Amino acid sequence: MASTRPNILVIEDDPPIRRFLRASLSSHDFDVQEAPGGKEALKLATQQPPDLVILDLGLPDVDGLEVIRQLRQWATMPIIIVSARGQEKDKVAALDAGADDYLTKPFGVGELLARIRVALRHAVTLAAGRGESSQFRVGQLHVDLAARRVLVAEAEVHLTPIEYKLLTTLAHYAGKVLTHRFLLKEVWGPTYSDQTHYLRIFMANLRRKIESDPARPRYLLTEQGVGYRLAEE
Amino acid sequence: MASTRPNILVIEDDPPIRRFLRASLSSHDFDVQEAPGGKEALKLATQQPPDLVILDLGLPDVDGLEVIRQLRQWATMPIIIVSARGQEKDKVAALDAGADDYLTKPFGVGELLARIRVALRHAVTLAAGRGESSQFRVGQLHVDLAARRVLVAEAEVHLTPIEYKLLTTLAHYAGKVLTHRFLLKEVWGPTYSDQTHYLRIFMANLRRKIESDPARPRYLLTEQGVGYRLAEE
DNA sequence: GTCAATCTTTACGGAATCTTTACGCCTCAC
DNA sequence: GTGAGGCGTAAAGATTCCGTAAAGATTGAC
Repeated sequence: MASTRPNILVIEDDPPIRRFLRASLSSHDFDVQEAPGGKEALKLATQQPPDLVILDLGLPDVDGLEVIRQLRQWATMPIIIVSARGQEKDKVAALDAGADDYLTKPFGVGELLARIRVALRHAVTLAAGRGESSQFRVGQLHVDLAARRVLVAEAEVHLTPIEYKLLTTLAHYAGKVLTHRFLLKEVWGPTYSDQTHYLRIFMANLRRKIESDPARPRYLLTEQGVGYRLAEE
Repeated sequence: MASTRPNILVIEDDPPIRRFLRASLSSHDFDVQEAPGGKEALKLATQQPPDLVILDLGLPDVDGLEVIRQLRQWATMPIIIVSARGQEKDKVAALDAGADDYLTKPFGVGELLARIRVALRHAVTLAAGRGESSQFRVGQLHVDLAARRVLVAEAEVHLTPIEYKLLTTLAHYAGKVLTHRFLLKEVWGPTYSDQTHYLRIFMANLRRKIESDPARPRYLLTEQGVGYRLAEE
């Protein structure tokens, strides 16, 4: 699909293994970015989002699971874990945090490449629709998913966790109407599906913080009897 | 997204393992279908396509790789391989044939479940990406079913829930005449089958919003004594 | 243990929508 | 011609849905 070579970000602190991965990937038609630690990796990923991430869980600076969660705040590209720890609970934790695959060292290059092909196969099909980015903009409203910040007219606005989740869920489907039920499931969890008054209250809170005239909203729009919608350009 | 429990097809010839998988999956909110061989499996899969397939490569009747290829001829649901053979070339062959994951026996149930969750996660995202070309057009009228929006001459028109349901029902059968009874059942529910005056009122409302000359409708056409019809190109 | 921030619960006025009622027009059979 | 049935339109009444405020409960930080 992509006319250029797929770009892979390798997050690995051990220099020999990093070199080895770079060599293996480069010779199989991939572009490679490298990061020795989680901090650099997250920065790199926002600056130039890769098509796939290979992540060693045993990083010196940040917990590997935390790197997964940070990336998943805004990105959907495949994440393949490469780890010395082969305990089942480690695998389950990583996969549930948002990783797509988990290889235990030592592993063969052939298998890694095959699993990369599988992951990219998935990614191509779904990336076709949405050109994802770590930012969302509409009018004066600016949501930075990677930094977890919300700006209105260049001024930062503080949101509570639920307010933030609600706004980002709407932003993820910007322009589309999301039903009450769906929003409640997504933000509060499946057991809250019929607590529609929660939505009314938190939408009011969000509007007070984001809209210049909360009574006549420009971004957070109501679809009576159905749900809510975030305006897009 | 799916309101019912995900359905998993287990293809495994060894009865104890099959029983074990059934028990593990059933107790974790999955519906399970079983097949002891490739032939039955392929037949079952066409009759009642599962949401995910767990496949043992060492089947007595058909080669496991062949089962993958057969399924991939028409289906895209995730396939997770479960095999006693852990050779790298086996894994690569299966993954490249179209499998999505490969576990080597013995494996933990926790890991299998986690990898199932990953695979289903992908499947949901994929489905969401595909279903975005759901639009209807005729003349100046444009209905965007995904965003739940209606445009007339590029300008958005606000519709109430019932108006919208009525319009989309007509659009779904564009060009065909729908009887009063059918529309009432579809939009209001089966108990309203003889409230034909509702239809007159809401058709008038719709025309006022959509037609440039409501008295001489171009899109929402009346079929005297029968019902209504939405014009198509 | 206290305090601050957030989430949950309760209550109510107003707006949007649906339902009901009413009336005029047209067509067609007799 | 005329009266009945089907249709379109208007407007008032009833109901549901939404926005807002504020008090109570919970959580986490120090």
